Amino acid sequence: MSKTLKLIAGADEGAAPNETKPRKGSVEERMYHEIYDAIMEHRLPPRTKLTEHSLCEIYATARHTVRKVLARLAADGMVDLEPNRGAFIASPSTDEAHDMFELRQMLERAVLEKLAAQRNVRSVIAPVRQMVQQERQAFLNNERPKWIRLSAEFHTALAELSGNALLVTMMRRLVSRTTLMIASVEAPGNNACSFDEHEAILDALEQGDAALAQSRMAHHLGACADRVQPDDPGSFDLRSVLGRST
Amino acid sequence: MSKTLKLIAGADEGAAPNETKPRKGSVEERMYHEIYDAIMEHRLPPRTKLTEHSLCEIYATARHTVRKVLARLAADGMVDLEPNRGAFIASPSTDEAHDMFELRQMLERAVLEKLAAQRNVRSVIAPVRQMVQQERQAFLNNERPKWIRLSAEFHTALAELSGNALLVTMMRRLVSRTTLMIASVEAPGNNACSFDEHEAILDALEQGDAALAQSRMAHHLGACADRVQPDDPGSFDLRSVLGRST
DNA sequence: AACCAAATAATTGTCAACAATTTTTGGATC
DNA sequence: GATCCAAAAATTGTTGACAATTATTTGGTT
Repeated sequence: MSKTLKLIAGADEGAAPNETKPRKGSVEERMYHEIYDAIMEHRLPPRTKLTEHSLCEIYATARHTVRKVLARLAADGMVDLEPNRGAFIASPSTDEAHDMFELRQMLERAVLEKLAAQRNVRSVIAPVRQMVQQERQAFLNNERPKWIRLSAEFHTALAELSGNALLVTMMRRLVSRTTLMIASVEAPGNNACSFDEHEAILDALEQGDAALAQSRMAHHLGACADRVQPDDPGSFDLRSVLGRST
Repeated sequence: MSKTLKLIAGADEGAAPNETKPRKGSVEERMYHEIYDAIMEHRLPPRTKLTEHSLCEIYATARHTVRKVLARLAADGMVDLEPNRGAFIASPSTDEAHDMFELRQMLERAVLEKLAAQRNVRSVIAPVRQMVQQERQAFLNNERPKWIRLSAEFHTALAELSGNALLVTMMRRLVSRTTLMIASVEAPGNNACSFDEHEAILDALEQGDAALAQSRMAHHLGACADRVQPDDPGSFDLRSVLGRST
């Protein structure tokens, strides 16, 4: 008996942090990634309740497994766990939003500085250039979920080039949460995270101009931060979004 | 039937991240904080195994509770959870060590920049000055656990002054893990984290010289990072370290 | 019709028994 | 004495049932 609610179509794929133990093809892993991606691509809107029973049915698994997944997602900051009330898709406050963007400013600034110092910047960031191409393409093709994911991955990709594994994990969580939040205010023609700005940053990087790259990144993040407002609830059919890959 | 092993005395107290649900005085909360502090103060050395049964006996609670605590500590990076093998006090590799210190460099640099920009720096950092006093006192009194904790709290205290809650949480985890790691190489006369250097940083800050403060912080962290090596196992009696507050 | 309280249903939290895995033990063999 | 192998013990992982809490419905009163 699952709730009957609205629907948001979409295909899954993509990466998520929280590197843990379960073997690759396990149900737990699949559930974790599917929910993670669904949140990231905003097919599961903030404040949506994830009841354990529903997830048990969808993934045909025991409650124990569901609870582990929810705990992991809570550790990632993607869902809030309210005692005796259940798990809800996170909905960061505007205060948290401010902190998140400030932290990203600090980290991404440092990343750019480290990258610009390298000799062969051009070849190093080449794959990122390609990603931005895909990002533009996805936008033009109106593949919204894919576009959202790619515009987030731009930032984690840069972090990965820094070679600091810890920083990558941290950045990935930050980017995920900011993406989740920005998705709250999705308007039809809203270019939340422009690929043009992404390319401008890469340009500055290739010229070895760290300061310019940083300033452009600051502007870019600032623009994203400006689009932050609370969100309204809404009901959805979990089954229509999750667990369709088997 | 608890293991019979070596012993390291010490009193607990102090703060830990992972702000979650359980009510304040619960067994779960007590267990979490006691283990956290014991790790921080290096009364529980890296690679020590935490068997669920032992913790059940020590805290007279169900396995369920123990597992939740271990999961939280794992999310903090304080223990490693090996599938079907159990929970072990974390023992960061030298690679991780490098990443950790690099990340701290990035964040603490940004914190100092933000603090130095404030008008009334002197009054803002006054409480931190006092903390460093206590730190020196603890060292002179040979209160090693207290001293270790205070020298770690210096860094989290600065982060708190920045007013960014997310950054505080992040910094706290980083500092905890670096402290855990530095503790691995504790030699008798080893001043891992000097209060003199802490004071020098505050001095620069009071003069409004952000660059000097940053350079001193960089030197300070660099000095800490230099003392990093693997560690050997060792056996301990959990009961003698944990669960003595009731 | 609107409101409140009690009863009912649904959901989450906890516990104890069972299953699967790993570690230890005790010989047997070379 | 060291090495290998199988049985036993110890430890972790999972399942299901029950308890506690929260949400919803029901029925009556004004």
